Amino acid sequence: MTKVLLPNKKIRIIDPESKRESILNFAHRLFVEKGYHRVSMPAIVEASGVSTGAIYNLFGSKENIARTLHQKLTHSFMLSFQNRLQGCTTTYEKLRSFAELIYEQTENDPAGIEFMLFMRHTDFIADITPVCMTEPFKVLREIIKDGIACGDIRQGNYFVCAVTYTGAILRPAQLELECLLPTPLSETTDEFIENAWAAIKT
Amino acid sequence: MTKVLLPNKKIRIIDPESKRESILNFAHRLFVEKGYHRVSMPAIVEASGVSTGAIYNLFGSKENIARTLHQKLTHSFMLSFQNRLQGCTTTYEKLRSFAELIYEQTENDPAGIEFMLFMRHTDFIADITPVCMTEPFKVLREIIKDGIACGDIRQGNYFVCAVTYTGAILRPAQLELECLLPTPLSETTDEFIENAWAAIKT
DNA sequence: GTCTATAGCCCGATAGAC
DNA sequence: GTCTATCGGGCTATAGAC
Repeated sequence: MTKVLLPNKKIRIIDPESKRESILNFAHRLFVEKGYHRVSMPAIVEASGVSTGAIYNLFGSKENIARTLHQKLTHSFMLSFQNRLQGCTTTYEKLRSFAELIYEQTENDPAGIEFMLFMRHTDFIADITPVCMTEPFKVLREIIKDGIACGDIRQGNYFVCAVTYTGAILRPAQLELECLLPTPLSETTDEFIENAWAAIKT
Repeated sequence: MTKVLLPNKKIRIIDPESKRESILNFAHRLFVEKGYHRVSMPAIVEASGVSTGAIYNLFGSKENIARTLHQKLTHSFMLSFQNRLQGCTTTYEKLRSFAELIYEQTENDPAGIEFMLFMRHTDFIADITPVCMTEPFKVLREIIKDGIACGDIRQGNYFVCAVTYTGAILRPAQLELECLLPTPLSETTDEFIENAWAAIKT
């Protein structure tokens, strides 16, 4: 890694990995704040401190920045989810760990959750996997399938159950991010999780 | 209303009301199909058969087309909802009529539901009322408040109940529109409605 | 690999004849 | 009110020096 102080210029980050980080980081904030289409490449250049040329060299296009960001966030979410699942035995606990992870991250990393779950990726990323077909949601469906098999969850279409559960869990997070909940999510977490569970339990 | 057949030109619609209709109609389709930001004014001009000048005279801006569309759809939805509420007495019936309306319209007018409920209006319409603060959703919350008061719905925060219910009801519609449900929504409607009710009933 | 400068395009909106 | 023609601007992406 080489650092260079150009005469009369800002310090530039030379390490390519730091550049990638910086671009993803600032693009992320801007995308969430203004919406993908209202963020221009010059704006990303200015915010990240990385030049147009370097950005195109590293990512190839604005769309690709968004794609990379999406992959990174989904992957990281999946790791956290698997981590939490370790300590769970019952269907209830496993589903609860999913919901708690969503709600905690909604508080701790709102922009991450917003980009990963609530932006309309199909509007700006070609051939993107829909959110509910990503790994964490597949795992959730398996948990629900098993839950039906072992009698923890009412008999019925497991996909329907999964959609109900995720609908009941995700909407509070979405409204929290839009500042539309009159009560802070942290105070109503349990109520939301119990409601969602009541929707599908035996 | 005057109709004019220009020499060597297409027939032009002259009645201003028909023009408004045509613009809203074609813009609506394009917005849903491609996303607001990927629809250009020239594209709306071509699709609607109304000239640039006339469009700007009638609506003033592209954003205003979207705004008008949103108002129209919400208003029309509210009328249908009130209509259906007439025949309902119990809390269960009232909530069910909301869900059935959503699901029927998802089948009969998918573009209408998609634009009204699932586009990120804040990304392209300034100062737009969030969907969940529009009249139909307010009415829904009142129904739930009454339901708690009369013991049909579990004690608790009425707003939380409303968010859970709408989350559980809306997500199936959203996934249906994205063609992500393995089973047609029409076949699983009852299951979804029962799940959502189970989430909040006493 | 990285920079600056800019090409080339298409956008939303307007001007001005009718 | 409605049309066509076009403006000014900002965009993504590239060219070319280093």
